[in-house]
Amino acid sequence: MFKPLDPLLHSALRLAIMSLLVGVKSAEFNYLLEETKATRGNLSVQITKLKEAGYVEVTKGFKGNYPVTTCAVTPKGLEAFDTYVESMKAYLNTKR
Amino acid sequence: MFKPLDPLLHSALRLAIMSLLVGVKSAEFNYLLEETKATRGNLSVQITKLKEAGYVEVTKGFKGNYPVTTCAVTPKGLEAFDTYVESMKAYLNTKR
DNA sequence: CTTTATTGTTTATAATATAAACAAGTTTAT
DNA sequence: ATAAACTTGTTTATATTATAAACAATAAAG
Repeated sequence: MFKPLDPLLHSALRLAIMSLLVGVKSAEFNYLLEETKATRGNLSVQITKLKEAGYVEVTKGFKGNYPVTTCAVTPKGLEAFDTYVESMKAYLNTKR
Repeated sequence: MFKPLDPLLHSALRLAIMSLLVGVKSAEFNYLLEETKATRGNLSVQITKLKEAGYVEVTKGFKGNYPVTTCAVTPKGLEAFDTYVESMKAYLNTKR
């Protein structure tokens, strides 16, 4: 009935990041920052965790002279996200 | 876009408890225990938190000679649950 | 009567989220 | 040129939270 929820995705910020990434080819750090309204520190930490789990790929580059971090979801991340969504549905009890 | 998620409900076990309770008039401790597969200690702690928040009403009684704890969702709890469900939908990105 | 089972609660520990402090370089102003 | 302020993130420290382990109180069974 209630399947366990991937703890890595069961976090509002990480889930928001993934939710944004699954819809696009890639997204820059500042874009994720604006969309999620997170602090830079928190965003950095959560992106790193998603990267270490192999859920997102992180590319460091430059935009003009400033460093820019670009993120993209991996196939593994996409699968984990889809599984999370399916599991979560059972908790939301829509059949009322 | 991403509304904050009620931290009290953003917990797999508490969400499962609420999900079960919103569908019934009331439920006993052991029923929740079986459905959620939680440990007694964890279940006890989480029910207490939901009670302190005013999300569930807890009634102590007896079933035969054994004590039995019965839980029911309150109107406040129901509203919080519905709000959580609506907020969560934005994170699940179903429009892909 | 004492051992085992039932029904929970309390406490202790490990994990997590988040903000605050820091770092490395860039642009602007003087 | 050089100091001040801005950009883009990272690292560290703290507070919260989840969870399991230990405890308690009564009841049934041997």
